[in-house]
Amino acid sequence: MRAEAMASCQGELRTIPERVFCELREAIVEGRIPPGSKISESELAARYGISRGPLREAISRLAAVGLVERRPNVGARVIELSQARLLDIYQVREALEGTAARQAAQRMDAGAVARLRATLDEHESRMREEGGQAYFQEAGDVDFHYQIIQGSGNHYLVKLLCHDLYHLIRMYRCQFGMRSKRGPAALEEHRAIVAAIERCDADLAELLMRAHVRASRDNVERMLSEI
Amino acid sequence: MRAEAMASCQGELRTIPERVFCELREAIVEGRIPPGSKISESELAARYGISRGPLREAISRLAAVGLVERRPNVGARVIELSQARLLDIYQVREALEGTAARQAAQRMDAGAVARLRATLDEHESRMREEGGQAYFQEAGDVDFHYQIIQGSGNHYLVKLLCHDLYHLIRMYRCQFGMRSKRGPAALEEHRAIVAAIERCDADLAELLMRAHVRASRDNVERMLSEI
DNA sequence: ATCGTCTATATTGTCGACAATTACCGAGGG
DNA sequence: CCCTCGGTAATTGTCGACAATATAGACGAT
Repeated sequence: MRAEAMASCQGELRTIPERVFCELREAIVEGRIPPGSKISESELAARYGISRGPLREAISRLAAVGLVERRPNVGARVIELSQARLLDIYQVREALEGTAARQAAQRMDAGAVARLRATLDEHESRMREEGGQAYFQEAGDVDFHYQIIQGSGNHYLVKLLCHDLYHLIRMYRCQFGMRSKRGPAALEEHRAIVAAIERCDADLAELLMRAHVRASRDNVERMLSEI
Repeated sequence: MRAEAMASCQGELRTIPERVFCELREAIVEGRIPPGSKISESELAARYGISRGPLREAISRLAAVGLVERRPNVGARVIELSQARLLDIYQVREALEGTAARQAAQRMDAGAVARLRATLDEHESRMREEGGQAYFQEAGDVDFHYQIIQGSGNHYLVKLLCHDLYHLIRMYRCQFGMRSKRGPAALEEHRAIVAAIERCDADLAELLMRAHVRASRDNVERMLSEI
């Protein structure tokens, strides 16, 4: 539910570019349009049964988010995935989510913290019941981070993390076939972060969140080296 | 020269949307198109002597950078400026530039550090000669930060800081009529940051850069409260 | 008098066609 | 055999016109 809010297009899919943007983004993230492949305007316009105008706007938005790269008079290509780029992205994520946690510790009210706890409780019980299937673990994790980012009250952080970075990281996770595999450890870290937020300890919240993201990054790095 | 690279469009102005995007961005940043005002497609298309197609793409890019807000079937409006938003932006900048400094400390080679020093030397001598006129002080500051961001070698950081955040902050500075007024102090902080980078002390470099940005933020906050 | 509705207008969204630029490919020369 | 130079085809960039939607104003009902 919350996870979907993070994944979805920001609100309504009223206009054609918006809808096509979401569909193309999903296709790129999941690898149905593979990295490096060319985005042909006429071909896609025909496939979606629309004109090239709205399609170009959708491509523009994909370029703005960083999922495709555009060159004038040449066209757009899906970005290439590289280990270095992924680590760059995780580094940015570490900094931004750390800041989000810091702000959340200062601005979240009691109700928001309670909802956060409830999310973790549900996450834990589900993990115990079903052994933490990857897809729910994933959704639970997204929920947790999403609530904290929202709790920061910083609109710009929300835009960067939920609208841009999130899909980039998801693209890597999808295409490199990465599963978290560190559910229990992650849950412990989540609990510690919530505790820090509840005590309004901004410094600690930032520290813990950065460590948490870094651990995820290290996990990713390890998986990459195994390929 | 470097400052211009940061301010300019990323490279070439070959296509119409690119050129119009840059001109509109400049107009919005400088306040010639005031905050909250409506962006009329037909009017601007006529003014620039182009069709509505390219203009729409320029507006899309403005929306992607966050300088205008778009609502379907209604149109685009220049963002409203608020103190809270500016502080949000500065908070993001603190986190990102801190990370840039950390990475620069690990990845900058001797030549890059030497160029950084040279920039500071020139900055200092100019400041002594001319009492540090605001516009050069500004350019020198931008140069310094730009080199460190580039030195981080993190493409995503460069995109966020140089292409998006930079113009947003410049918009506030332009329209609230803010001058730095803390040239000597800033220069001292710059020197300390370079020293940390030269010693490859990543932790210290991040700490100092964050403190530096935070000082700038506090300065801005003080100026805002005086209005 | 005020609220709701309905119409008229203006603005945005969409489309198909034309112009400009690029990439590909084959021929010719070194 | 490789490199260079055109020419052609395909793709992107641009335009003007049409359709759909939202806003503003007037009119009528309560």
